[in-house]
Amino acid sequence: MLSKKTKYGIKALTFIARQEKGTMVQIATISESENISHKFLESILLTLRKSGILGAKKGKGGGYYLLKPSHEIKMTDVIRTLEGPIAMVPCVSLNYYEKCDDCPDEDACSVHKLMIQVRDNTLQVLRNNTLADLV
Amino acid sequence: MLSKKTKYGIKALTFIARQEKGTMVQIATISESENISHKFLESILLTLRKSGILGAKKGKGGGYYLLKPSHEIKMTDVIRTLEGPIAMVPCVSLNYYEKCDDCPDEDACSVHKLMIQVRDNTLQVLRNNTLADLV
DNA sequence: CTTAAAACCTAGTATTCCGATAGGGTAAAG
DNA sequence: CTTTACCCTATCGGAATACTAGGTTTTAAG
Repeated sequence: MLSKKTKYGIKALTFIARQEKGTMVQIATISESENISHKFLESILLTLRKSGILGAKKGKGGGYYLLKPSHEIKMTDVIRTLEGPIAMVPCVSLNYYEKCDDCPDEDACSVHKLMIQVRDNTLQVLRNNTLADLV
Repeated sequence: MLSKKTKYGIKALTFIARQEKGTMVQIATISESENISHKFLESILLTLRKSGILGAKKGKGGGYYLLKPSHEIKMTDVIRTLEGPIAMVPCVSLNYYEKCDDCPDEDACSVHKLMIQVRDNTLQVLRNNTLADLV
């Protein structure tokens, strides 16, 4: 299951991407338009800023904006930032690899074999989709 | 993330599939061989039996066995039984569809658009893999 | 017929995670 | 120097996960 955090994050990003380039978008604007709790959204956008996807400007007239053109923002990065690993099992994760403690031989493991395929297919989809593709 | 329930379930099924056709396999055998808690595994195999993937025989010399040849057991069925919906969002689920209450227009939703693709790719992988492919 | 072995079933529990909320702190326009 | 809007930490209830406990029923074997 996709967490609401990720879901809201993607919605917020596409909302920002739909504006004219360089426009400042405020939390309140997104929150109202997309039906997302203001405070919750705040923490999500903060995460996206820290990961280098969004920039922010404080003070009156401030807000959030994309740091890169939307066609350069890959969904893999967005998902990894908000949701964490894309793989469904740590032992097939590229960025968050962890050995299973119950499994002596990874190459002989049926779950491993299956989940590698799922991961590869999912990765392909997410890599081929940028923010621009979703707008 | 794949739950341990599903992970253990797949491991147990492949263990059974590796035996000669029609062999009774006991919980304890699988539990020891695959490092899975006996009691937890018990509840998992029960679920698989109730869903019609496994058969069981009680009493001495009893155990679990596959109801169909392993190449007819699709991973979609196994995952749906143990993990639930394959889709990452209810609004793109084929078997467990549910409308998002925050989203007025599904066709305009970026999350929807993306997750449809992920679902289709995952489904393809899981449909093309049977138990026999994992053994 | 008895007993042991095995699945079956119900219930409970400890822990973890999620979604959200609270409440202020800090910086920059105007 | 006040308002606006982002920044940060902490907390909390509810749901889901991953087991655990203990008893019941069925079957085969002695």
